[in-house]
Amino acid sequence: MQIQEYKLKNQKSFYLKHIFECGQCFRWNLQADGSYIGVIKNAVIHVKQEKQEIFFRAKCEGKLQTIITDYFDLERDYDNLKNTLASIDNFMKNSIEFGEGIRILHQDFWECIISFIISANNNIPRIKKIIERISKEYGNKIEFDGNDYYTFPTPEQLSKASVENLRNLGLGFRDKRIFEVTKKVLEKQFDLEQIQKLNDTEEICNQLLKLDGVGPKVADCIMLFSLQKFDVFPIDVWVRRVMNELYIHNEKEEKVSREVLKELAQKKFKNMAGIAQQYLFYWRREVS
DNA sequence: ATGCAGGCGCGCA
DNA sequence: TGCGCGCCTGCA
Repeated sequence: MQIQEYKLKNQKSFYLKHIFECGQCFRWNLQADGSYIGVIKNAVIHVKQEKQEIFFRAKCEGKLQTIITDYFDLERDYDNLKNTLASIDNFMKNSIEFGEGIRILHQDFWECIISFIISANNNIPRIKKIIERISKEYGNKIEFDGNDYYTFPTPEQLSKASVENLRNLGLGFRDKRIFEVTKKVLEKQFDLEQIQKLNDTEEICNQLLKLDGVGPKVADCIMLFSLQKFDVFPIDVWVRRVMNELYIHNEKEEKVSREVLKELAQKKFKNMAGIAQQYLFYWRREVS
């Protein structure tokens, strides 16, 4: 592991606050100077942005540029994508203007599975704390610029945790779910490598739904944030709210079934429903 | 301080 | 098969 630096110039559709605070990730922490530090896989990364220049400094294995390009999905043409979405209607256009620097990160499949199981009936500060404690307890320590950071534990590492250990880390009723899923992954009843390679979103979804603690919302988040499946449409309370207000004209939030909402999203946003959801979600959460 | 937070699983019609 | 309720915990 060595220290590396990398710099992006004239990078459009990239704004750290939008990327890290739109609810897709839990391991990036804001620093006093506006920069962020995060742990991704085996790397600790410091990132600082000055307008369209982005400075990365990291302790990592392999080439930092490769890691950054993959993780921040830099090869995707967001300008094109945003133009297409913005032309659908003015709600989309406004949401995109509001969150113009959002990018969907390409995160680790396993870490996403565990993180979004933890997210059920939970809030972001608490989710972040739990993941931090899990990493500190079961992951590897990395020293970087005089501080200690911890990688997210592998299935092998996390399998050392008993249900009781997990409960003591503050997981609450999710302790058994994490325990069971870890066991399933370790025993290859759920084969991470194999399932990641599947192309069909529906097929992957059906596999994910077999995991304890994974329902439709969590499955969609996992596929969107770690497998780049942009055709999914995760529906949580905020998305339901914004869809009710904008597209259903149902201010009282009467229960519209998930199926109806998904169909509507599919019809409007096609294979970009996932990213459309992210702009709408971010806008609705920030303006209220 | 009671309700709620980015759901899920179970039990009951 | 579809719906309502309870659930760990921390925070306002």
